[in-house]
Amino acid sequence: MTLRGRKKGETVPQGVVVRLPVYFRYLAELEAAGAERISSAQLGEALDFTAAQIRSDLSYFGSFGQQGYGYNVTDLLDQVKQILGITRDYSIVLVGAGNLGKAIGSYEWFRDEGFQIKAIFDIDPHLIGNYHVGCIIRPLDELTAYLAENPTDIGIIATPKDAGQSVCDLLVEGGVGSIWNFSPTHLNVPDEVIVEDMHLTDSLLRLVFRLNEQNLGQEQA
Amino acid sequence: MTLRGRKKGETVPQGVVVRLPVYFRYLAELEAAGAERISSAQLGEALDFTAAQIRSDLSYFGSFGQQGYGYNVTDLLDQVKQILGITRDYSIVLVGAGNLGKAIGSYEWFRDEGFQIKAIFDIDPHLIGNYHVGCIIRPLDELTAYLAENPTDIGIIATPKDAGQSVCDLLVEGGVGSIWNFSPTHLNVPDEVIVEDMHLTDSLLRLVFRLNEQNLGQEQA
DNA sequence: TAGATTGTTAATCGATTAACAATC
DNA sequence: TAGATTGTTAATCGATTAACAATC
Repeated sequence: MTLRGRKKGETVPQGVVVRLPVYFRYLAELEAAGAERISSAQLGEALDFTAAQIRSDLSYFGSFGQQGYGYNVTDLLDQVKQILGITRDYSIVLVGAGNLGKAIGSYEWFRDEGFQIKAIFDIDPHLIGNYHVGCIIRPLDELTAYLAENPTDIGIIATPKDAGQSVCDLLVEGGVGSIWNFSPTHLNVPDEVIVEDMHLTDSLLRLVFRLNEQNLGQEQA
Repeated sequence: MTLRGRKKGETVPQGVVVRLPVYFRYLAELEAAGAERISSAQLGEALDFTAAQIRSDLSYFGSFGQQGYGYNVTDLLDQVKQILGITRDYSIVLVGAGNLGKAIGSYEWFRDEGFQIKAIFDIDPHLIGNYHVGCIIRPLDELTAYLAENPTDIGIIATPKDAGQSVCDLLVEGGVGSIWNFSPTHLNVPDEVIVEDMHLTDSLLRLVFRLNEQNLGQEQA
């Protein structure tokens, strides 16, 4: 990946990382709908961002637009795919084959975009041996041996809270460099390991906080 | 809720809203483990925040600590519950009873904390009429009539992308003030409606971006 | 060409951090 | 009391926005 616009070593702000997938999603929708061009103003209107922010975000990675025209939808989509890194496949292990784990594993979009769940692990004897999305569910005991044989990009933790950290440790020791964490606990990992949290409980609590904040405002008015 | 520390009308920064549920989660763990007191430095150490940030965040809502001592775990947990608003029950409808919808509905924690799924809707004739977590799955046609009879705090959208906006419109027209959105699309709503997005795809893409960003750094080194 | 829109700079805004007086 | 730690202020840092020259 060439980083035309970005100086070497300059880190990308967190906000940009959050917005890039949003751009990707909407550009994919636009392309599917047959749209040819889009301006930063139109993008901003559709996604509730300012046009300046979108141009500023994109300029971290290069110059993808044309004055007086805007952006070509297909070109920009390709660029964003490049930037995000969804140009190759990723190998994944899923730990935890309960309701949530199974739902994650069944998500078609992942498979379509090259995210391949290669193995599933659980501790529940009732689940072990069953098949899910083409994978046999294996005992957690075998995780370490599996990782030694099969280099893995991403580990998904879909276990209850109590098991989160110990499963995380097994994954990290096994050389997995990034963790997608659905277990509702804070994971401690070495600096070089990436953790992306997907805390359903936190999200619902943010919603409730804002709901009350709003009602409070209305009471005072 | 009294807002001792916060001036009227002052809005709470987004970062604080993100961190409050993290504090809640960890304090609940501490209390379950029998811990009596905790300092901002210890909290920061455990959760990878600075002590100053934690004290600053809490001071938006009041003074809950004691110089030379820190915070009493139970007291602070109660205060955070108050702040978040999880002191009453919330009524919920769930739209979409596929894998993800069912997994969300089955999450025990929600029920324990007073989040009550009162009704489930779907369009799939194979699902309609089935029971899930004690609710019969109803046809989406009946959503509007249901909402007219049953005031609802939160609507969960666990449909595919294409149905997201139309289901959202039905919920908003039915008077639902907040939407927990799992469908991978940006929802347009009136200003007063709260949307909390839970985009699995976005989260995975953030992870992949950071994975590549890191690898890039290593190549250059 | 005239109109439109980019990429970028400078100005603004807001959030985080460091430091410390207050005090348990 | 002496030691510890809060709550808050001022300083720093970083992100967003507004504006505009460049140019398609």
